[in-house]
Amino acid sequence: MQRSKFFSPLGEIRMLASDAGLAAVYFPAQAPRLEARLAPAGVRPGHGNIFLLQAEAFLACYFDSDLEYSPDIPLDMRGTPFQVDVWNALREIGPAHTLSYGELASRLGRPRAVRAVAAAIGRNPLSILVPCHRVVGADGNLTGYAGGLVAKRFLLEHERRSLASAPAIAA
Amino acid sequence: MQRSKFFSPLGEIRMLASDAGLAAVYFPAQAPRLEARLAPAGVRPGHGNIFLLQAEAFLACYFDSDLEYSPDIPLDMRGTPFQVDVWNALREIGPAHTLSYGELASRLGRPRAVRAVAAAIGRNPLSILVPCHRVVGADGNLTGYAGGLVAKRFLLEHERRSLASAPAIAA
DNA sequence: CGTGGTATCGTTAGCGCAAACGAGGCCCCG
DNA sequence: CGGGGCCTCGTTTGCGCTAACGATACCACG
Repeated sequence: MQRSKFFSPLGEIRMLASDAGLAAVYFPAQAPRLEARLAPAGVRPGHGNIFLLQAEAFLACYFDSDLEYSPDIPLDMRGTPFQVDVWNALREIGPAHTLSYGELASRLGRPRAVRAVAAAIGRNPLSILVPCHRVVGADGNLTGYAGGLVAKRFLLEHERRSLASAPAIAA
Repeated sequence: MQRSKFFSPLGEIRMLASDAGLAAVYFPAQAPRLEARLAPAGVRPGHGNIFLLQAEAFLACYFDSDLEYSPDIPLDMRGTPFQVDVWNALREIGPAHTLSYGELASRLGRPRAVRAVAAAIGRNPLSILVPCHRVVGADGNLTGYAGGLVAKRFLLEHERRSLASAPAIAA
């Protein structure tokens, strides 16, 4: 597992990549748990790792308000089958759109597995890339985020602002 | 856990000590298993650790044929209650004396737990200090040793030679 | 003597099972 | 509306059990 860092308006963001693809994008606070889970054998700095470079490029664009740039970075998603399903479903949510945990559960065909879905989201190793920040409570309240609620709010506002200031690019 | 090394006629010997006492004295070949068991949190070099210094002094004397010098180094024996019993029983065996696995089992009041005793001896973390090399097969054959049978034979011969060349010191 | 089979026992690894735990949501009651 | 109670379900954790494993020893064979 190779590591690199990226400096964003939200502070430091770390990344891990294996030989198979990008495995994690996370905030320093998540490091202990996440690294223990994904890289029990330890991490080493990865200078020219192609996946890390791609992720850095993506983050740079994202925070520079270019939300359309989404290169197909190979992901090395490490989780249970259920978790991988949930994470993939998250990727279907477009920028600035939000969904409730219950709606997401329904999309997955398990309308009552709401808390199970929430638990899986809580373990999303690929912050921002897998946009778990776009899932909110049924009443619209922001409920939880591994990087802190402040970060969650910032990301959603940032996406709204970005779309509003350059909505016609796609047209 | 702090570590240091000692160079003996048998090659490198490593040592580990905690704040409580000396925890391990072992050959490089045992390092992977032993360190994983005793120091899962990792080891760091220990410069002035008193227990390591005492152990170095002991080994220096031992290999210099002064078998009588046995300072009361505090030991941090990490094992199951049964293992600790076995290891303490080993310390009762004098230099150059030998005992069979069965005899040792009997001394412990469990005459039929022969293989259990052998297994416990096989996990002795304190080579030489806890003289597991003085336990041999019932027929006198050397059967096994974590540092290799060559080392076991050397240690017994060394003790015999040392006692023979200076037997009257105690008198 | 060598060989093979067997008894013996603490430890360990593996497995199955049950209970507890959430980044929720809904209903009901003040 | 605000709070308490309850439902739901994949995952995690802990526990108990069982089978396998030796740095053996002994006996019965050939």
